Amino acid sequence: MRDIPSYDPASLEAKWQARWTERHTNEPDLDQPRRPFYNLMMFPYPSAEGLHVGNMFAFTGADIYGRFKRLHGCDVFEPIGFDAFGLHSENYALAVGTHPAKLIPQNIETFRRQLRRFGGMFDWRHELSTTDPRYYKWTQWIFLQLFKAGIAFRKKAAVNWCPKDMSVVANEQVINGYCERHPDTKVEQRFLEQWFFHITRYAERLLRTLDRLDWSDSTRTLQRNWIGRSEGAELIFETPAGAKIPVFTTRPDTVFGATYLVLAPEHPFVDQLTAEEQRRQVNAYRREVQGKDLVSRRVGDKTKTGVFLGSYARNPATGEAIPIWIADYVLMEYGTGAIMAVPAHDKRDFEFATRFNLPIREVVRGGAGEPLPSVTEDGVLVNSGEFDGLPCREARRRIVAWLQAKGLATPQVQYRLHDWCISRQRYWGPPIPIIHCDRCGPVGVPEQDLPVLLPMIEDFRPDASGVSPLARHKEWYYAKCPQCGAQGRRETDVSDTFLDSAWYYLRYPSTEFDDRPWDPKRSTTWLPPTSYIGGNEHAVLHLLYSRFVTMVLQELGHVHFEEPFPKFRAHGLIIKDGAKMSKSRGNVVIPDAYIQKWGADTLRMYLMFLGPFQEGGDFRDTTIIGVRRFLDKLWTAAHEAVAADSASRLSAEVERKLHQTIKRVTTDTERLDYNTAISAMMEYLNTVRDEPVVARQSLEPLVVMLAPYAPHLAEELWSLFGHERSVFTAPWPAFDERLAAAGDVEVVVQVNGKVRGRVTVSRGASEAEVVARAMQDEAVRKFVNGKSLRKTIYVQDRLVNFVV
RNA sequence: GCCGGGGUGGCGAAAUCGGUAGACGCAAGGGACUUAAAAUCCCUUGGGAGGCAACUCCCGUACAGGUUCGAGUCCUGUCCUCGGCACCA
Repeated sequence: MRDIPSYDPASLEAKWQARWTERHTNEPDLDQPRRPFYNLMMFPYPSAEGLHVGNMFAFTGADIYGRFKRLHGCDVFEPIGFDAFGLHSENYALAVGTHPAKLIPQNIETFRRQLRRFGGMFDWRHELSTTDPRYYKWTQWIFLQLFKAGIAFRKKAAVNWCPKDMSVVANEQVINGYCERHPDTKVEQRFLEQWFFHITRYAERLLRTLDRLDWSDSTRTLQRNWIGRSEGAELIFETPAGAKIPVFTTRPDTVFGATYLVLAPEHPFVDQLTAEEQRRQVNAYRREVQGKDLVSRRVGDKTKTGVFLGSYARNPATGEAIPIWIADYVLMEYGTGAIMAVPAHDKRDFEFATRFNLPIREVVRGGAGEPLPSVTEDGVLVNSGEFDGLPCREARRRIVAWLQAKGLATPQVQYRLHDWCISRQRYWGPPIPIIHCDRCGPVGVPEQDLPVLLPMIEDFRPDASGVSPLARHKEWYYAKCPQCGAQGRRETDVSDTFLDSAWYYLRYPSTEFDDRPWDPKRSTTWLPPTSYIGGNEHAVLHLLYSRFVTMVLQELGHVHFEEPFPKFRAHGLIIKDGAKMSKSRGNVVIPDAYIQKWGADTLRMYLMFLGPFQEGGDFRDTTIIGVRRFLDKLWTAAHEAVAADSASRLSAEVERKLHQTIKRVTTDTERLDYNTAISAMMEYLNTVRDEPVVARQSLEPLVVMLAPYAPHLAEELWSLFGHERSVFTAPWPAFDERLAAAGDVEVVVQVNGKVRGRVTVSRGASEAEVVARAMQDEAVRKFVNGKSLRKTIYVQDRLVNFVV
């Protein structure tokens, strides 16, 4: 055997990456594509630590899919960009004492280098960064469209304030009362004027169209729960003075058991409902609650507190006067900010009633004497007048109808979803393009004046005032009112990063245009993205915000589709030593050293082989060697085949295995089952290598199938086989179902369901033939012998089972 | 508490429709090559029992039941685990 050069990924990968750039291999014709395929993956936040293997896992999985589609003849557009605004970047910049405007470009440069090096099929002509004025000009433009449409609005609201970030954070960024970004910092309650997007107006639509999307069920369920639709009724409780207190309940069937009312302490009715002799206590309690943060109020397992207002309201069902209380377990932001308490059938009301000695009346009886508070749904009503004996569901309908006739009830739907607070009192974000005028109020910056540039200020540190650092930049701060020309003040809040990322996918195909956010023709050709792959950690926020923004843009006539991501797949998470990778844990794995040691192709395949792509797994570098061995063996086999130059035909066995392998790799790759696709290719190579001579024809299709996974090696071997053009111009190998199924099969012979023998027959053999052959088997006869055959079960090409 | 996902060898995992459990890979053990090591190649490897042997038998997919000729897969209950939501009325 002649000398075979050794497989040297470092030089080979650099060579092919350079060629792809020179030859514009990864740059589809955006204007005249034959079969456009927009392969989108979630763009990274360019952290200072660089790309870690978790990112690379996600990008590789998405890249494989794009390359796979490319081999199927699609014009694949696979762009990449950077989500570089936001608290994360800014806090890091503060920590190291460098301006983010200096830091971010460095980080991006590192990411670019890493992204090229792992072999992503990116179209670098269309790279974008959210911090680029050419980009955020249009983020601001989108804000203005929403402002004009009345979907962006200002309101004073109790907001979550993180003392560490010194900024408002969204409800979504509060984890169990603590700041998402500072797990040891409690979030406080503050009342501030904020910009909100009216996403709740779209709750029903966001929920409804969810069913039509090609998304995994788990992702859809997360969104559905987040939107949190509850069906119920609004009931009216009247006071003797004539005040009508609306409450929302999902269990109107239990209204006969409502023995008191509870309002949120901030409820606007509290003042008028408070009796003189209770006023001092009530005010004291309200002050106490306000001092608390929004969060500790929401921790569910503490003892209940509350105060009696000294007044009563009439239960619309019983006509009884029931006491009105305030308590912080009732939240102003949900429902009407008031509840009817049914202590017999609600755990929280039960706790409260027990603590304050309020009456508990059972109105639903389930099975055998369940302890209170039972929340049974399948019981029947008791102590409920004419409705006694009715099952809950029916009672619910009838009671609502009965009260509705009296004007005391309305069927209603409530959502858990809150309006999206997009204001951030920070520096590192796109300024909200508004000028406040004493006469005209908040006025949008005229579109021709966009972008409102984020001024370069050295002192961008936030302070506790609740006002963005931008307010300190006086020349920037003062601006003329676009409407009346008077002296006005710029809005100093910047917008949430989730707004940047809500629309980035719209920009990619049109990055070269500065006079429009996206080009209509490009958009109709390429949008919405054909496939979107990303992390499930964004299943709720990013995907929901993006869907919302897209729906609004569609309504306003700016895009031609309603849903941004018709097909979405979530990948799993790469963990290290059983824990999520994080800087604080010190278990972040950077791919560079592994790429250097093993090659990008090996690392790509290892990441895809360590577990199911959609589940993720633990990064353990000891097993990388297995993938590298596979590539080494292929390298050697390919060189041997070329050296031997044998035109030998494939053996029947190799041919059959080849067609089986093509079939498996094709279906598995399409389903993102990359780990099993790789094992199929390994099996195939094992089969090929068992032959006395390795035929080149047996390897060519393997090289094409491998190309999405190990693109550099595939290119090299493809050219070794004498092809001049890129392997990505080759057609995906076809399989022949007949050949895949050719040959003999082993049929299992069972007696009473236990395997007792095997017979080899040609595929498709008749039942009679298989049974006859099976009956000749020694072991089988031993078990059947002397007993009467009650039944024979036959499964074509698989098994025969004798029941005796 | 509510809603999802999951529990299979020493390890990562496979197993279209209910039809040979453990493919593929790692690790481990044995052997070949080598002065030696690395690399490479070959063999063994779920547990147990029996046999000189080609082999044979029993057990085995978290646990307890059930349906079925046949269950990792379906049903009921229990335990554990991961993720999401959570005074949401």
